[in-house]
Amino acid sequence: MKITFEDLSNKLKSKNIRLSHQRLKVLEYLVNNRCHPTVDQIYTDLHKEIPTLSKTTVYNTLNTLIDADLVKLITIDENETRYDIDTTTHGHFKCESCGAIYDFEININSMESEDLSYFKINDKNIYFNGICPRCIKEGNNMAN
Amino acid sequence: MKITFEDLSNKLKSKNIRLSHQRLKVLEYLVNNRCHPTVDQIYTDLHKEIPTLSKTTVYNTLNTLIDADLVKLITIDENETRYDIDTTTHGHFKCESCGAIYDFEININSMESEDLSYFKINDKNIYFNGICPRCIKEGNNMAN
DNA sequence: TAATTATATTGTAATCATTACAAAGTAACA
DNA sequence: TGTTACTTTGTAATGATTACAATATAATTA
Repeated sequence: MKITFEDLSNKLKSKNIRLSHQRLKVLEYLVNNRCHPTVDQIYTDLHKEIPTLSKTTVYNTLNTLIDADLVKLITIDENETRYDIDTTTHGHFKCESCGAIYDFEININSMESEDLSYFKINDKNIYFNGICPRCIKEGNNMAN
Repeated sequence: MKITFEDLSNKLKSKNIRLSHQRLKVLEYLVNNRCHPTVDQIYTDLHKEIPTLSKTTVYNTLNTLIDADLVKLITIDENETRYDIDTTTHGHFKCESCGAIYDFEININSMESEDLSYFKINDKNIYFNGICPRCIKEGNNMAN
């Protein structure tokens, strides 16, 4: 049940968000690049295709998409805001050695806490850090 | 088993980190103010006591304490890095209405994921968002 | 299709958090 | 007490994000 680009443009329409060229391109980029890119990565790559693209537009577009619940913001580490087209609840693992971010499935319902009985929970975020299998294999276990 | 200021200065000693006046004050502040303060809050409050205190020192000190595993960094929302003297694994809940951050207990062992079988996990972070009981009571459910 | 209106994009400048750096100060130790 | 190494401080630099006004574009109406 992977979300497609068409699903997303229909969602935009239904939310009365104009389907501008830039917005569609940013959406398309996020669908095709599920590595949780930063603004800079998105801007640098799309700039090759759209030479007039401004970084402000990338910020504006991402904020619009976040407001519309089409994109989720990830703050797994300071100083690098990332964006995820997958808005379903799942965990993120960041490798301290190579910096890659992995998605992982986790049973959210098992994560109840009595301390939150009277809280209204809107969103759950799970971030793990450590060393990924590839870096373990290559012996890159020391890196920061 | 609440950690005390004495425990912490002993830990500093054992890690060969000098017990400067500023460092002890920042540590003391974190022990006494478990609201997960920002650099700005720490600086503003301590500046009243220590007029010569520099914000750079607060940053330096916090980074030193983090490297020594005495303090944990919290990135629950963009643009506001927070610091926690409680380094045991626990969850954080941020109220979208009043901005308060609550700690909650959660069974970390129940949070296993097959996807991470071959990963080395060093740290687990759990952040929830929503509305806290006080704001629900007062009807502040709409705020951002 | 052409004209109108509202919204989006762009580039520049402003803001804010964090870090770099060098001079001055302080703690630890001989 | 003197020496050495480390810490603090203030200023300047960096980098991410936002504000803003001019221009361009999409949607709508005639």
